[in-house]
Amino acid sequence: MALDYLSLLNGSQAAAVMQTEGPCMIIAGAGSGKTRVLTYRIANLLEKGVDPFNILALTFTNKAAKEMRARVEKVVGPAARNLWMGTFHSVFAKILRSEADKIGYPRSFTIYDTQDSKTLIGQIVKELELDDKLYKPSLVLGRISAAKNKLISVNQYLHDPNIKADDEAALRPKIGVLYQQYQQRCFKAGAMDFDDLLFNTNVLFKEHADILNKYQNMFRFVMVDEYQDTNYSQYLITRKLAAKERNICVVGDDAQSIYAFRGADITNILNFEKDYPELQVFKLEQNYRSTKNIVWAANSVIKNNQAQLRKDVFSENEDGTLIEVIKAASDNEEGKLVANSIFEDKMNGHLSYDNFAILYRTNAQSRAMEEALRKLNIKYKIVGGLSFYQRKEIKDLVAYLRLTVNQNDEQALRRVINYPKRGIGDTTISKLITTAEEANHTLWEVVANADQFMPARVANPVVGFAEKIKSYIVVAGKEDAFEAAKFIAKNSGMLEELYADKSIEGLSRYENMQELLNGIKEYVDDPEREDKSLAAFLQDIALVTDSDVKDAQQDGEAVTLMTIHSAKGLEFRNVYIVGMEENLFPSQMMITSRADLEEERRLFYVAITRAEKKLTLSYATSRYQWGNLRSCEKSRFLDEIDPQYVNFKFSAGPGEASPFQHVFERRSNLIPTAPRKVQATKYVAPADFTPSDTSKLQTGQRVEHAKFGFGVVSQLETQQGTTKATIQFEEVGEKVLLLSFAKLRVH
DNA sequence: ATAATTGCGATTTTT
DNA sequence: TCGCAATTAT
Repeated sequence: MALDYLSLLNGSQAAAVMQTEGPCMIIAGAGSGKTRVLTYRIANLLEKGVDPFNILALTFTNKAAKEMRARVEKVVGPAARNLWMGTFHSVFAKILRSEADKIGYPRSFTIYDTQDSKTLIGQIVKELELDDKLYKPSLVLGRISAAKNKLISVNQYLHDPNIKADDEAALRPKIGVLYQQYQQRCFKAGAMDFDDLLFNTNVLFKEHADILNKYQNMFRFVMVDEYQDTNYSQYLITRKLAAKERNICVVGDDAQSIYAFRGADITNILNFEKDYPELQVFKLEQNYRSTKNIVWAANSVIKNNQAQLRKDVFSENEDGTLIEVIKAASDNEEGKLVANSIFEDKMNGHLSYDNFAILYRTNAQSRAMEEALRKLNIKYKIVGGLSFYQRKEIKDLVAYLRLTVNQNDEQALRRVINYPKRGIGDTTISKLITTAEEANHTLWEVVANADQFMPARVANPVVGFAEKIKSYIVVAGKEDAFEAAKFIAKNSGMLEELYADKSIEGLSRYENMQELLNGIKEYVDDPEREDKSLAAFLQDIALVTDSDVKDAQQDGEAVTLMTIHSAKGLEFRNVYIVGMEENLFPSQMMITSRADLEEERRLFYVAITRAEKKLTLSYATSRYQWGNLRSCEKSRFLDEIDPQYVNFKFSAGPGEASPFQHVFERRSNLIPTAPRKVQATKYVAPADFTPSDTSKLQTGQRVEHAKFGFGVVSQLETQQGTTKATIQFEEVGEKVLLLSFAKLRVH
């Protein structure tokens, strides 16, 4: 049964769907049915008899990929499952997993997340004895990442006079060396970071024409969503893949390009035509999401940008209500006013809380909002923040799993070699590393044979650890990911250790671990899943982000709180954009250059266009930042909205709020926190303090300690030659001290 | 070797 | 203000 596209789509949408051959660019305004077009375009291809294995659809987030696959499946049925659809990172990680050996990596390579990368850089900086104030891991990683996104290899980096001049001007001449060391260490560890996945795909295609050819034949139709967010590395991959058949279709909106800081290059979309002169361009300009007022307001804002493709987004929906602007005296009042407004709108409109979203520029702003929502008993959920996979306990188990798959994974090894505690300290670990460096062995070789490099006394626990890992390798070779992980969690002692911790946090850590195991179970129980190995599972979760996880656990109806960046692609009936203040939005760091300011404005554009029916903007004239109060000015962006679409509202009460209002509020709203521990007046030891001989110490004796002051010995206990003394100090209470260390003066 | 304490720096955004 | 790293105490 042929689909009747003309009845399902508007003119330009249908035209874009019908154009299946040759290069094609779809400029899709916000809310213009972009996903709909992509979905039907794929359906159309399949209907024409194209094999789903020949279609590659790249998205920016896992969520977008999942959503699109589901929608295609609704239209064409189970054939959708065979489409190549995913993020750049996940698709090419998968390809690299079968081709890695061609470029010298093991097929079982692991993926370093940002934290692993930063830790490694920190370690290298230390080893090279560079100034860690100057070479901050995040800064160095940023430089390296930018280089990789532009496909600048270590050698090119080291020899490029411009880069050299830049780094020297920034007083950081060693960045190139750090890049070199970092790559070397990653390579030795059999690890790739996020950028390597794309960089190495380029290397693979460049050095192996046969492999490129294989994938060119495979991916006869290439589609790229959110094309405005691609970087050079991604651009080149798609260009190469499409070079043969030239069936490439990119979809994007230059007005929504908000990832330049991560290497996204807006010129990819602006100059797309240069690569494909025969390009067909389609513009989707009708917005189906928002009211006229919202669309007009958004247009009036984006008009202020210079660099853009011409398009006129319009809406045929109702005019809708005007955009409200709330002025508050403080960040807390802002939260209160927003929460009140949500409560009122919910009641008046008989809406549910998931119709509402609060968007902000920085995560730190969520705090005031959360407090206000809690006070009104409004349920909320936060997207972003620390992801499930970034929690300590999860990273610990994952590190064991990673090490089981790839013993050279240095970061994983360092993480768990002494967790749970097995008596391997920093000195031993340093020694293992230097031994590996000097003898030109991998760290794992040294660990597995530690008894050959150091005295048995220190080597024993290390060898014991290696034996444990070896047994895990055997289990992982026989069992699926779930059975292996369960065995490892138990055998490593992690499960036991977490179970023993009965504190509230400990309980949640234990639950998280169970949750991870459940997740793995689900993974292997998926009947579609072909590869149920631990390695496959690890590959998958390395590329999962918080928003993907959070979304899966639908916690009923709740207001959504998130940054504007994570709101991209989403829509809500009522949207609040908070913190509309100069130096916050636009961010202080972005107002120096025109390009940056334009990106910030696009971010505002994205935020506005998330709203369907009602948009509310708010700002505060003062705000707590790093614990102290700052006064704020309203954002320039507020003045860029054509005033005919705006309705200004001010804070409750007549006239200006008292400048001290927030102070009183703070007071009166103080949640009864646990009383602060009374800080004892600091005891200062007399200058002539000399410890006495404590070998004949008795219970009941009065002693003096250099730091804790005076106290009375209440208990003495000797075990294996060491004596522990329990002392009741006057100022600081009970302390248990080891006599061999404690400096005590007997009185 | 490990626990506890202090001090410092951070707040742009994330695959 | 908060969380993490380095330092210090045991």
